[in-house]
Amino acid sequence: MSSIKSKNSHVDRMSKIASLNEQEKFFLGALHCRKQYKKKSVIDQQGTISKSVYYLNKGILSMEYQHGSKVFVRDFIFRDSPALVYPSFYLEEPSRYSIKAVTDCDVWELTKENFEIGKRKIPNLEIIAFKITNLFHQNIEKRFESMITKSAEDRYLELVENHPKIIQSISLKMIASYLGITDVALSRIRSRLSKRVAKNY
Amino acid sequence: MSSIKSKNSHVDRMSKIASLNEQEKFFLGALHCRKQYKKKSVIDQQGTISKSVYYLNKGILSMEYQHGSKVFVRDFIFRDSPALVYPSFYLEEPSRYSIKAVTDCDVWELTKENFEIGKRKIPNLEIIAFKITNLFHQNIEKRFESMITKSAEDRYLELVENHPKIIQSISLKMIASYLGITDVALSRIRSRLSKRVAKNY
DNA sequence: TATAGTTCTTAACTTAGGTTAAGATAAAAG
DNA sequence: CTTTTATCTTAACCTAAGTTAAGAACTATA
Repeated sequence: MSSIKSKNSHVDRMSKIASLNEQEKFFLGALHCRKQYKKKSVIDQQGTISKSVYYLNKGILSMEYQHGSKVFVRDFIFRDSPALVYPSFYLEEPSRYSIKAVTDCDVWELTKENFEIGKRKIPNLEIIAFKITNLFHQNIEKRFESMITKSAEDRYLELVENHPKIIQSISLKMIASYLGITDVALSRIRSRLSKRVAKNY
Repeated sequence: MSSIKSKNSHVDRMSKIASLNEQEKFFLGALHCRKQYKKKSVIDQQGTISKSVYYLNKGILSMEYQHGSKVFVRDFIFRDSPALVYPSFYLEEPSRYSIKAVTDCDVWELTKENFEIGKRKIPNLEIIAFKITNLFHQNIEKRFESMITKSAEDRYLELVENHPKIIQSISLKMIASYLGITDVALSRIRSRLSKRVAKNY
């Protein structure tokens, strides 16, 4: 029984947003299917219509957009978080960004068709979707705010504080892209910081 | 009759998003009330719960956030556009930003109570709200994208191209803040651009 | 195992933009 | 009408970050 629970942690998480009864939980769990993605694989392609939402069980995902020949990291998604190409998934219009696996990933996938089936059977599912949507909006709002109010160094420190393990699993180049600077600039920031720490000893 | 139509252009605009019948249009129009705001007045205060949405009939609004002692312009809202403090209005949580009148403004206000009444009588109102919400998200997504992919000069040119009249009605300082740079830097960009134009003659 | 491709660091140079300050208009307030 | 305040420009100086390049360390693959 406990193994089923741990297997369906995404359902429990959703139920915390807007409570579901046991039947609904079971039904929602059955609508999801588990998928594995190898590092660097593209899960959702920019410019296409997003057909699924994901719940990240293990690993790290990235949201990226291509602009000419350059690729920019719009955000990282860490474990136990939903990955949604918004608003492409809802409006069925081409998405502004891709979703890629930064590390090997393990996700729960909910297709658009299953989402529609779920909505008919589980009234609270719409509320859950709406709240997740709002979280996404708050996320980019915060990101935009820190972009114009903080220096690259402060943004880096903020990121490392929130996700200390990031340095082990994400390349410097991708972190730099996330911060809106070049890899050279981030390397400089890192050495500047370590020198500053060394001074205090 | 035509005067009524022009008076209710906001209702017609909404009906274009998800069509409403004449009865619904009339009802929706009656739920709005017209308001005038003097230049520099604060319509919605950062940190409070947003109680209304607005439709801007005339003038220019700004979305701003205060960060310590500094104020940052998050966006401008031009005529014939909705102004929504999202997600504060829906979730009834403190808002991340204020809405202010950059010039004298003329708006249609729809209070939260009237919005709830409207939802019960006009099924499509929820769809309209959802689509407007999505437009808001796309807007910040674009803004974020141009922030990390373009230079301040390109962002300035982009803004002026989309809103040529902006220079007459919005102060250099506010435009600079919108672009994420100082007023001195924008003044420099302007003189650089005018010298470049002069060279071509 | 050797070779080629990444990843990261460091240095040198350049440029955009921040900071401060001073002067010129223009607008608001007395 | 005068004084004060806000707006804008320009200059001087400084720093953060872009660009290019070269070398080290690690990975992947033939």
